[in-house]
Amino acid sequence: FLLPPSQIKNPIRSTLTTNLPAYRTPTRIYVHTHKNQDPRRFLHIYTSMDQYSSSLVDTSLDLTIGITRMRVEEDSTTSALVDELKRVNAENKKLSEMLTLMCDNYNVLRKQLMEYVNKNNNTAERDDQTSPPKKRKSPARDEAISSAVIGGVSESSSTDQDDQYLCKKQREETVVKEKVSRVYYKTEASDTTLVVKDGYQWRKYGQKVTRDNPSPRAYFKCACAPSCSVKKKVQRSVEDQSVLVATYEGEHNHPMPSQMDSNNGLNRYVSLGGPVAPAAAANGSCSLAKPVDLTESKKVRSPSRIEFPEVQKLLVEQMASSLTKDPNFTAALAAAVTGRLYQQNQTEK
DNA sequence: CGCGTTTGACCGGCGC
DNA sequence: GCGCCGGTCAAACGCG
Ligand SMILES: [Zn+2]
Repeated sequence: FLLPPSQIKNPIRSTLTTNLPAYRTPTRIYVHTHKNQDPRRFLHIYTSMDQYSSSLVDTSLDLTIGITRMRVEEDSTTSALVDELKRVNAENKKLSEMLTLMCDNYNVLRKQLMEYVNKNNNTAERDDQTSPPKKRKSPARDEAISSAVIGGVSESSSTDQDDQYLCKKQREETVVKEKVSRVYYKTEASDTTLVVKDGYQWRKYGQKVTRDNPSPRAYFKCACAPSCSVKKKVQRSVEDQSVLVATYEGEHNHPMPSQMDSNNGLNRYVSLGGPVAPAAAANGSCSLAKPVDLTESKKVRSPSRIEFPEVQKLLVEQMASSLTKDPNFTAALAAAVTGRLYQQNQTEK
């Protein structure tokens, strides 16, 4: 009964996929049996948007309901279950749309709140060593519910050409355009490691040679992938091979990891309470690479951001739990799993 | 043995 | 339709 994931994944993916409009890749629902447990009793459902997100929702499902009964009746109820699957699929799609809309609205509100708080509480103990106030002064008009934020021009951290390029592909979908920023790091041209120490943990998922640059480009995702979908690309500059160009895409929704490799275990952040100032102010003891401001025309974003609570994850979990409490959904899922496994067993024999 | 990296396959968009 | 190209996937690899 315990099939490898490559055999389980495809049938489920073919039956239980939904297109999430905010992302290019569809939302897949991975199902596999829990280790050391009766597979008829517990299944784990993983909804993921990419290959590293499979721990986003970990909900133990009690699927004891009617497994044997469905075995008996599976021929007579196949069409009904297919219809049910379609209905659940459509419902899942609608829920995904609602969820993304809610997250977008939340992000907009959060940004406004942060600007408001920063303006009022302007003690500014945030000393990022790039303290010259290149942070664009927010006009802080509180009626800024204007859709300019949705248009993605709220915080221009990239060059003007890039902004034009980004605005070109705007569709009417209510998608908050994730910001793209470029940071330049100085390294030795000799090392080919193509990593920059920016305080966050990254997972490499690709490397390509590009057209007009002899050095390859490396693709990274944030290590805490399900909750944070920040990506970055690192490539050497064409002009100066000793400069690493890191292109960040999105913003972290979590604080920086402890970043001090020397003392491990102790002194770890318990940061669910207040805002953490993640940037190490002392230059001497800072092990992070400092971004380089190349010219006066290029703006460099300081690598410190403020984390925000993982409301998106919470929403997804709530959605998943409400979904798994639906007996229709569980019944349809159980039917799909057992039917596919039955087919698999038949074809293997 | 587990997990992160490597690396060729794969995919969609775009220009012709 | 075809080929190019940037981006992603995922099986294999390899290191601790
Ligand atoms: Zn992150």
